[in-house]
Amino acid sequence: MSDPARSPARQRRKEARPQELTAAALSLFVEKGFAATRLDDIAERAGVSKGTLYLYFDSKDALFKAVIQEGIVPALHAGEALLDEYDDPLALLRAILLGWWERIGSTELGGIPKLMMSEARNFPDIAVYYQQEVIQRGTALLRKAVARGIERGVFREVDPEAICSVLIAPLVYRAMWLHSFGPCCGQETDVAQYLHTYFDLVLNGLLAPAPSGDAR
Amino acid sequence: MSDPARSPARQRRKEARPQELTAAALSLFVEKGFAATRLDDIAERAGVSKGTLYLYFDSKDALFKAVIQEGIVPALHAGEALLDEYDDPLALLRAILLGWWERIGSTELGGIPKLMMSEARNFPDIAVYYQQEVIQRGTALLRKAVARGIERGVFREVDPEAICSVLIAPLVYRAMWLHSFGPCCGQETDVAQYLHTYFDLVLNGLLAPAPSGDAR
DNA sequence: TAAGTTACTAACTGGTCAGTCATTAAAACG
DNA sequence: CGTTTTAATGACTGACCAGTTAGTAACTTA
Repeated sequence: MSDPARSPARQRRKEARPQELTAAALSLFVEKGFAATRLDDIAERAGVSKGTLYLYFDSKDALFKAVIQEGIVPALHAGEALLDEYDDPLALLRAILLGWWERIGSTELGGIPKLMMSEARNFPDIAVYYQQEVIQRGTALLRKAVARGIERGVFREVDPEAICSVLIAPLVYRAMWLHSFGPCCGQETDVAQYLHTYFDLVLNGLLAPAPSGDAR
Repeated sequence: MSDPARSPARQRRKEARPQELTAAALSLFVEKGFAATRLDDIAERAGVSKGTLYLYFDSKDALFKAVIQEGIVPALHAGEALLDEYDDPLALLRAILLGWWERIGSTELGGIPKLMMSEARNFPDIAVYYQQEVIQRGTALLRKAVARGIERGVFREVDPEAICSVLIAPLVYRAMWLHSFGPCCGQETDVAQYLHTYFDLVLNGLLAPAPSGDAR
């Protein structure tokens, strides 16, 4: 009677489970939202039963918290390392923004901003954590790049704090789009074209007028 | 036994109910998300019982649809009227973007983009409607303003399609912020300062180099 | 003011889902 | 190989909530 093809032998893989569960949870939370996602569905996507999920996470809330923390923390260090890698402010700024798009915006992690924004008011403590550990730190990084550019006369004098939000908004907005309207509505314009136009606008908006006599 | 102060006399106000219910629903949907909002809470906020809600809307889904449609449609016409009011492309662009902020972004309606983005994949048909009737139409309006500017040599040559997303993103992003992290986390920078920096950046990025000999 | 109409209510129901627990079977060990 | 340990299961439960309905009270009309 038993059909091993239908119900494959249960596997014991204690190490890999949390990873697999948070990955499944991330994609479903981003797709449906926290409240509308059933734990049974998360477990099924991770290839386990709901009971197993409770071996690794205390509650649905705890799983949410883990999804946010695990997804974001590793991505932050990469960005902060860029400050020392690049000297030229313009190249640094491009590296930060493009790097964000390539490492986060265009990957599964790009759903986290949408998820976090949707659920911020249902999880105020996690929202505060995210705001401090992700947004503030990311903004600080950007601000240093902008400040360096202003310092050296490469960028015009602008309010560094406000400009950071304005700079990152089109990228985050685009990432959110991919996880919301993207799958429903007709295909958006080409990403490469979008990024090109974006840089074209903000860099033209930021760059100081060429010093007189500068060939380019 | 009855205490009229605790349970005020029931009122019969057929005309006003739908309005009041969609307004209550909008603010709760934006705050908690669709799935996490209870119809009892919406009814309570509107000062009626849940049964009354079902006199005016067939289902929770129907209420959601009404919230989106009622909130957005009126706001669109105002924007489209601007095309004829302004001739100067720069003034037109400012009027559109600032007008959006004042009529939508900074009001209760500013929660709709957050709500719609959060729920797009749970309501694909409404997402398509919103995309076509709101986003497409709004983008078309912006595009005309940009095209007019390029035509007359006031703006540089840029890809009109892509630039529209880039232009609107900081405003929508900011509106979403107000309805997500805003209430949880420390106050953001001043809105006026933000808008000023935003215009400073994008207009500098858009404007064509002053024709030689032009004093300003 | 009595009868009729309808906006509104509150208690109820059935389905859904987060969280639990007794049982099963895969590994580990002697 | 027999025993112990523990990862994993799936059936169960209690709370919650969308949607229903029988009944109530506010207006209308004669």
